[in-house]
Amino acid sequence: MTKKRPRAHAPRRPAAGRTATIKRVADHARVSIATVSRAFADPQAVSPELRLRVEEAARTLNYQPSRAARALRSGTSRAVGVVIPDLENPFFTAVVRGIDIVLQAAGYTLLLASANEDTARERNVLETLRAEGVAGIIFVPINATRDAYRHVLAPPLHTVVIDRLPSNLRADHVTVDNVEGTRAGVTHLLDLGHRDVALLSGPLRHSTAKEREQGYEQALRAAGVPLRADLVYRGDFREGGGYDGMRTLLALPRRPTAVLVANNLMTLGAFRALHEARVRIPDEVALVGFDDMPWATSLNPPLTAIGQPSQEIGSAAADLLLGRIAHPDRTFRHVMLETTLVVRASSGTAVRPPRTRPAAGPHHRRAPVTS
Amino acid sequence: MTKKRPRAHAPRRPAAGRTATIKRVADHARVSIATVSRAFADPQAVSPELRLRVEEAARTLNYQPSRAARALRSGTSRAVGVVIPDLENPFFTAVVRGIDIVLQAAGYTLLLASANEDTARERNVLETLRAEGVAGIIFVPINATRDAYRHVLAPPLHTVVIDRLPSNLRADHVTVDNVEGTRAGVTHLLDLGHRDVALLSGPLRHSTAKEREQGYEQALRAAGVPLRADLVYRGDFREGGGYDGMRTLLALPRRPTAVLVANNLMTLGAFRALHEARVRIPDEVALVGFDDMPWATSLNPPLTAIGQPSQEIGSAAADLLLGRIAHPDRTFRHVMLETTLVVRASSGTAVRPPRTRPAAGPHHRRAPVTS
DNA sequence: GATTCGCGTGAAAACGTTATCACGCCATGG
DNA sequence: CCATGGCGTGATAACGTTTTCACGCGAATC
Repeated sequence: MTKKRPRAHAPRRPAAGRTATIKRVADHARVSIATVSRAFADPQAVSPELRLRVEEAARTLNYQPSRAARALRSGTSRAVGVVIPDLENPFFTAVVRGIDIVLQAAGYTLLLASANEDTARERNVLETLRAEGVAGIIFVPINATRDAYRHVLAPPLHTVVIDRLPSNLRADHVTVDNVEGTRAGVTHLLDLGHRDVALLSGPLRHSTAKEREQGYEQALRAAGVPLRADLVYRGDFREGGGYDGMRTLLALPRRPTAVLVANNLMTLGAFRALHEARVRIPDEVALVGFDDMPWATSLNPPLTAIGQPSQEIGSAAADLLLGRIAHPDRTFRHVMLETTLVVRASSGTAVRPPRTRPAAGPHHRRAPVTS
Repeated sequence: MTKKRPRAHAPRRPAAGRTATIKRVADHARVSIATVSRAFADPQAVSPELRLRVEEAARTLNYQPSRAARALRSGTSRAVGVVIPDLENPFFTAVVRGIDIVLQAAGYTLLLASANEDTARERNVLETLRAEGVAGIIFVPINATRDAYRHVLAPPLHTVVIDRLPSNLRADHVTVDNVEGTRAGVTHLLDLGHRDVALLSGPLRHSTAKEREQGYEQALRAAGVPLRADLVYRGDFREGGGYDGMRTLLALPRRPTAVLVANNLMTLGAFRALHEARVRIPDEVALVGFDDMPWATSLNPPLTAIGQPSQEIGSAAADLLLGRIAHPDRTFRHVMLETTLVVRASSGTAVRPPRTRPAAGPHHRRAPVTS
């Protein structure tokens, strides 16, 4: 069971004829491996002369530090996990693109996972990412309560939340001003003379749905238009929900003359329902959709939309995460971005410029607010 | 420079109050770490009694093997890189979804990167994935020649190519039957009585564009309709290309009465151009698009489309990759999937069932062909 | 009844890093 | 002049696995 003399083991070839290890660089530069490591991690800690030798050796040998070894030893990897509810919703993919750009530039790798709108799957995926040893996670939560995410918040892992914010969750997060966006959209319809303005909303457990309803109510109140409960339909934020909702509205004894749809997929469903019923847009029903999408101009008529700076939402989230990795103890930040009303034909001929803020130029970002 | 006595080093806490290491499991089960490792890697190599003890210990300690250590030691990780040209093209995201599902089930992690249709970026991204030590790469190449990808093919890395196949590239790959798909689409238009059928195609360096043109020509030839060179427009497979192409076609002295658009984004552009010019679809111009998209039914009129089994393309690719990881030396395989013509209003009232193969049921996949 | 074989197990090397400690050196201060 | 301190460098432990080798043991073989 015990024995004395040392053994000679057959070393396994590493991954392949792969490139240099830190040791080969060290030999080539005639320094120790510690110096090589330092030359990369903290360049000014090593004398200029040696640093140069190391850099050159690394270049000629085409040295790429092993991420696995680095992760194993330091316990942290340069990878960031991104979890979205649905890969096929273009809003989310645009957000991911924004994240990707920032992360790429910072030398991080992006691990993407889709939860497919499934709570169990989301949990599973978050666990995997954590086991994978990512440096942080950016995600769009499905659930509305913090409890579902307690395990994600465990210290070594940094978290940034996008779009929907679970109640009581303390974390950096990025949202858009849903209240103001919707208010602007509804006000636009009111300005065009509509009085029976309906709202196709989503599940109230989503903060976005709640906020968009608030914006809707604010706009009506400000215009002195009484709220009609039957004009608010709550769908599921999916295509079918928009379809069903629009059909319900069309069947009302007093049909709305304008509808604001609170989500991009539902907008598609609403369009389908209107076309099917041969209702003319915008003459019989004017339409405004939340979320500007690539296909908005190809719809017939082109869609008036409340655009979110999707890509910028992603970049902001990535910035937030990188900032927190650098300063783990700073207070949580909440970045809120503005929406932009893009007026096209589906809301009717614009008789005057929309009553939102004057075109704000390229800057949408509001000053960060510490929550 | 040299010294004799051993040193006591302060051990760094690993990633955090993280869970058990293999050592703790071993202690708890009163076996060696080797046995624990074996109990997972090759269960039948360890006696049932010990295996049970190990399994129980792992469960109570909530043991998750460190991926980093595993990757470092074995030189291969359970991660797969996926590279697509554009994150915001729903065709690609649907493919990714298919990949994701298979990979997830097999316990692999998906590293997604978008090349943003940029060759340099693509190269960069592939390098990163290789450095990351992924077990394999599934990708939709931007370039048409093998040379651009020679570095990816280096042995330890397995590659599966999707959609477009660079010439001379020897690798597993998955495509759809573009020739047959287009042929069916054009034939459908011919069956409806059209004779001036145009094609909005893409860059010929893409194998997909070439094949779709072939299908177009085959259909015309089969119907005895002479080819008109001015009816084939080659765009860039982006929205703008479809818009420009359609405008060009509309400006022809002898305008086509039907158009097949060879790509989803170009279809959106074509719709926009038609709406702008107030051309009635399908009365003045009938339309068929390659690629069925979620929004196809929301267009006005709903789009007749040549659908690709996008998600299935992804699963097939993932299957291929897993197969190759298991059997590195098997011959390369080429899986070709069928398309499905979905007739909607944009091609005009279907006076008779389309002349494609009879509805094939849920099975699209053709028997794999070794290339 | 001695040899061979196979099987299950444990000890320990190795993977490629990072981070700690110790050491030699030179400058500084008493 | 000697003690103190800082700085640059090298040697090396440690991270948590996988995998090789050796060993003990019981069964099969001659």
